[in-house]
Amino acid sequence: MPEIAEVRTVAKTLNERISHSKIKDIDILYPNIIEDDIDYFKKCLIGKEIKKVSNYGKYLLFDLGDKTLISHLRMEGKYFIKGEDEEVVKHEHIIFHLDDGRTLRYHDTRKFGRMHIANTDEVMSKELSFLGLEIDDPNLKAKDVYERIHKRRKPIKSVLLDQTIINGLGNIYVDEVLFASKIHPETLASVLTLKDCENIIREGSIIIGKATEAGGTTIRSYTSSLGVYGSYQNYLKVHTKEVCPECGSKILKIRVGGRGTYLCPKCQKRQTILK
DNA sequence: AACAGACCCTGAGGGC
DNA sequence: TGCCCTCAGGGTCTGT
Repeated sequence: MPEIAEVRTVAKTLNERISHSKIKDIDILYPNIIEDDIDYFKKCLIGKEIKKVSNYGKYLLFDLGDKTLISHLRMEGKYFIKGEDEEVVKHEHIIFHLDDGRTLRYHDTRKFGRMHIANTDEVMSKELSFLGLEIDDPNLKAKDVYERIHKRRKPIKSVLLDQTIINGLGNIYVDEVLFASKIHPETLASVLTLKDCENIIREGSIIIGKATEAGGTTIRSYTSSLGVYGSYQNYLKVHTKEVCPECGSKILKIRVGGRGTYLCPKCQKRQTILK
């Protein structure tokens, strides 16, 4: 599943390849992906120049001037750039025809992804204002995170997946961050100390930094987009692993809040008592 | 308010 | 070979 490192990679690649192209026409083959009225959606995009492609957390932002296309890839959404005359393949649901003979194609095997139009000046102030800060944002303070989570009687794993606390972490990187921070994923968020929050932010920033540099992670549930293959799967320490790289213990796979979760039972002790 | 569970989807993989 | 069943999971919505 694309998480922040993957979405940053997609945004960067799209920005390099399609910014300054103009949208000539749009084919919508599976309308449920689009949350707006289809005619309104088309009206907002056709004839507009894609000025810039960026991201905020897991959300891709296509800047079209007064309007912005906000696209969430969810589980398996991908973008591809192809020639106008290339055959439409299975799972390509939205085709953006560009004015230079290319097409931008939204591909989504499971049709979980969503996109909609927003006013550009309201993207951060309104549309996405419910999101927490990104983990490597210098304005993200351990104290603020601590204050937001210390009353939550839910496993820290579930709380870190809550995008309103920290924005951009998904199942893979939460497992990695908790392993690096030596925190058991089932530890109740309310038990964690300020120091734990500092560790989560520090380790998380390092992991997301390295993962972004590697172009993200390519595993079964998230393969290449735009022909770009990330390589962070080679650096994963617990997620999908069998043996702990630190102590050699067998990695446990459990379910936390309905999510498949990997941990080292020796390196990540469950904390139950307030420190 | 906070949490639990259903829902949206399809392909992969296991059992028979 | 092929059918049926289960599982994967981010975010949103509804119910408790």
